[in-house]
Amino acid sequence: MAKKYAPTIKDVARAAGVSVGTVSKVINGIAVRKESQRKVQEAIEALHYEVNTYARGLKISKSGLVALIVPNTMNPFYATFADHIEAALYEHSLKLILCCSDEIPEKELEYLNSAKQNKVDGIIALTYSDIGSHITDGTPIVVFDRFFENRSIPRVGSDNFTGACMAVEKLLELGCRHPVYIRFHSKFPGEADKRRDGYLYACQRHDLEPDHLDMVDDGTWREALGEFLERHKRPDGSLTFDGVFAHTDFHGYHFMKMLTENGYRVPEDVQLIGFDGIERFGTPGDYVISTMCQPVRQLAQKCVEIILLEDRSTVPSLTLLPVTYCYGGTTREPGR
Amino acid sequence: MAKKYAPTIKDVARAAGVSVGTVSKVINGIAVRKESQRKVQEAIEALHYEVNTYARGLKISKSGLVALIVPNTMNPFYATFADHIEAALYEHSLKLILCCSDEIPEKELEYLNSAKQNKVDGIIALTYSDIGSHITDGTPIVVFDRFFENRSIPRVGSDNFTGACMAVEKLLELGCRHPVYIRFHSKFPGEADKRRDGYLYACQRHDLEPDHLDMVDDGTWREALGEFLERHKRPDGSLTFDGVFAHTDFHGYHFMKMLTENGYRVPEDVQLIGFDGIERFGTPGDYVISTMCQPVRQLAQKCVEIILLEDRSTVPSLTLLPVTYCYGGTTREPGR
DNA sequence: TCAACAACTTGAAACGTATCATGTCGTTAT
DNA sequence: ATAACGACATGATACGTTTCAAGTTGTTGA
Repeated sequence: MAKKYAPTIKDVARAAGVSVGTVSKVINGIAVRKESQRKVQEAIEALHYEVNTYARGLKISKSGLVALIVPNTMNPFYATFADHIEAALYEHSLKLILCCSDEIPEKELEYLNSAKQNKVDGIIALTYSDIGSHITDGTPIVVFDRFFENRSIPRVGSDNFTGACMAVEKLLELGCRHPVYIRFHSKFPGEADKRRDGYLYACQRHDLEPDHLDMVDDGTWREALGEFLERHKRPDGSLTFDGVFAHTDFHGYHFMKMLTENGYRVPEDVQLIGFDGIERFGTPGDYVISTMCQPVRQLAQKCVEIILLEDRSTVPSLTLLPVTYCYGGTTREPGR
Repeated sequence: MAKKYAPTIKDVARAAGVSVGTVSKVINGIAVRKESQRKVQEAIEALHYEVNTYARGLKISKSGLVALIVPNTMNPFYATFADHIEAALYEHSLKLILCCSDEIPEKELEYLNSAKQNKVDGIIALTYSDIGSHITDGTPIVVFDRFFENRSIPRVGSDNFTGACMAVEKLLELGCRHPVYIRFHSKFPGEADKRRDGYLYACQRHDLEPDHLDMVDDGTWREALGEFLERHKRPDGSLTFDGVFAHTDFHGYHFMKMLTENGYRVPEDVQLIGFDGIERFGTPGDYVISTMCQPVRQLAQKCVEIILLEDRSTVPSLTLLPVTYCYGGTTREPGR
């Protein structure tokens, strides 16, 4: 137990009888003489040498770290995204610094700065404020599911517009005549706003009267949902709508609960499609409600891919991936 | 845009007309003359100076990083734990490196090593293999919800034994006469095994015949659950048990679903209490099933606290926090 | 045999910080 | 007036790498 200090590259060089430069080459996989290679390898083994990340970082100013800024990891969508980001980084021997901003702009900025200070090799941001203007140095950054004023920052997200259209058309295909839309109005404008555009477009295309609830992200959505339900009850108790496209699985689930608590059957009386693709307990394929599923894994991979791109001039400014309809019990499926 | 290189402590010293040592002192909050303090402060502002983490890390070999090794963040329990760890670290200006091991021992070890290589200030581990023997250097480590052979490694977890007792007694209190236990037999022995001991103890204490299913963690638990149900059906279709204590909310939820699909009503025919305290969509207080709720937040704080302890000799070897019963719809609550 | 050349090795010079022995200055006590 | 002392400033040094110009081999062809 005498070895208190970790061995350095010098110790290895001495033990192997070569120079530090040669050892450095072996470590970094640069060609050296077979003989030297072997001796160095042995010395490394014998001394249990491990490179000092800080000395290396000081020289090459790369850290092998990537920062991910998300609101939290309680929300299953963010948690899943974080998991896939981690997995994708692992493939490239990169480590993930997880930053939970709680949607607080000051915290988002703080994390951005400490990421820069930690000389991260990249930043993946899912923020609620526009931190785009604070990217001054050349740190690669990619924004997920949001967009900033500074349009030179690459964005990655799902094709919300098409997804919303698909949701409406799926409802129609499954026999709905009056699909409504439960919208969640985020504090920060983002890609997800396109879901409304998609709903409206689909309505127009199929000669439907658009009918949507605008919920505000301030904790009152539950009451708004209740009022919406009351407003759509006929005198005989039946509903004026028979299909729901929900802005997220979260809101969809709660509306479903409200419907069943009020005696309406889902999917018999009302069919419901959400958005996101939240899985129960994170179990693959076990969707909480029928949903337009975001390809979270592919989205995460895309983000990492863009961060890693050598030639920054070939970085696409916008990458949209398609969503897919997934059955989750709130729609009438033939054969189920 | 000529400033390509970040300013160093030397640049600041020159600009402020003092020595580098003085600047260093100002940065680290060591007393200097008021006048110098001001000048340095101004120079830092003017140059937008930020300390270089790597140069500092090289000197003091501290990183401000803490590694968390968990199987994944898809599972809401882990995701919640990770979130609280992150929050607790944030309070101490520490950053979190998130490592998802997928329960693969090799990956766990790999992450452990890269954590050491990154000179993390601490490691919080929720692993499936005993990595205890690989902690060679002095890196502070704490193990959550597991125990290793090397008993000198501090452990933090919930009081599973008492929690299980409480679950059984709650079921009895709510009118159950025959509570059974659905056990999930983990591949790796851990604190959670104490839940069975608690169940058995409670049975003994209340003169009940213990009756539990031993599920193996190999993907066959669903069938095992089905067989268990069949085995407990009386000729008239009623069940021989009227209460279930489930090893986790996950298994409890799926058993509940199986029960209702078979025409049994929960909680009218069978009451069910799980373990963990999984919240629907991560919404505080919205439990998926009635459950013995682990104090995840406090557990996370405890882990961070232990990591940060200066005097390693005062580190408690075992810290057990109490769980609390939380209503989640699968029990008969007076007044609900 | 020797020049030319490729292939590899070498060791010193950074990278940006914290630290510490030394130096400086102003204040107090005698 | 001088010694003694405290308070702070200074700048060289070390931390462990990578890199690069310069040096050392060994191999080839004539």
